Amino acid sequence: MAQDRPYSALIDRLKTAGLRPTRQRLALAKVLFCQGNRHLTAEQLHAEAAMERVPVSLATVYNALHRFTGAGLLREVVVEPGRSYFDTNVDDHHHFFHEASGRLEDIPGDRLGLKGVPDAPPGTRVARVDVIIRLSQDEN
Amino acid sequence: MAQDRPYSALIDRLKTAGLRPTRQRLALAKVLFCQGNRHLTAEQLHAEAAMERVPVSLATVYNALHRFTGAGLLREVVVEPGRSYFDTNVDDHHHFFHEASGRLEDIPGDRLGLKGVPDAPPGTRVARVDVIIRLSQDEN
DNA sequence: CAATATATTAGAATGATTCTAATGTATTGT
DNA sequence: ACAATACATTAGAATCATTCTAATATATTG
Repeated sequence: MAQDRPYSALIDRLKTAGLRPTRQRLALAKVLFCQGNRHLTAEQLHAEAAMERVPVSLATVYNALHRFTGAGLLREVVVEPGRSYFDTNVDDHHHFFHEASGRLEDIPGDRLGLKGVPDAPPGTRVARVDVIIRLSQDEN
Repeated sequence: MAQDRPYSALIDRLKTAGLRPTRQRLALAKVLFCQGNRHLTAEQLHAEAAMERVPVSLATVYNALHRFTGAGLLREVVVEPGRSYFDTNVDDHHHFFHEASGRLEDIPGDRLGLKGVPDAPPGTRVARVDVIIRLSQDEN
């Protein structure tokens, strides 16, 4: 996990997705994909890239996030007005959202499911189903 | 439905919720609560109030939406980065979201449910569960 | 290695929302 | 009814995340 030097796996991953493996994208991909499943905002990713001593502009972070998402490497999750999270886990799954901290967390396993899902209205089809379990501090 | 003059029901509703029934709040409450279940953004509500010939500032619209939400008269729904919808239906229910048009729609009935809902992580409790069925145009 | 296509960037622009602080209106108590 | 008080409204400025622009740099192709 998280090998430091040989970026070849990441390079392949980007190339396969049709994305040019630039210095910036590799740095971002490393932060995103070499530490298990993550849920990051653009600002968080920007900050982490800066700490890795790879200066990447915020514009590039946004560009990369959107290209990665379009290529199926990321998934955008919206839980709060005003900011988007990007989830490195693109498998079918759902989320806990910690309202106090703003932290997003994968719900483990595939036990959680839906029943009685209605048909899509005429002329439409289901693109995706999001389930967000919003958590607050338990004051006990 | 949507009686035009006697605001007494609305006045009571606001008073019961601990909200002063001002001219502006009544106008907004009328738009919100006298036309069945609605899903409006702040800008949409502002525009509709303007059409009712009750000038209400945008700041007041935001204030009112947040106070109404805090009082349990509305529920905030977040489906898109950048803007919030306010739902006049505060009962337990879920939504279709039409990605093409940005329209939010209640899922009728109570057939839709969840199974295998996990326990809240230690120290937290479930505040709310949101299910959003995202719809795209069916190109057939 | 030149030509082309695609990325990166700083900074400006945008759009939704929140804040500020001055003014206006409802409520309470007498 | 009315003064005192508490709460609401407002215009406009401020903020924040995000997107755009158009100039420059880098990767890819032939």
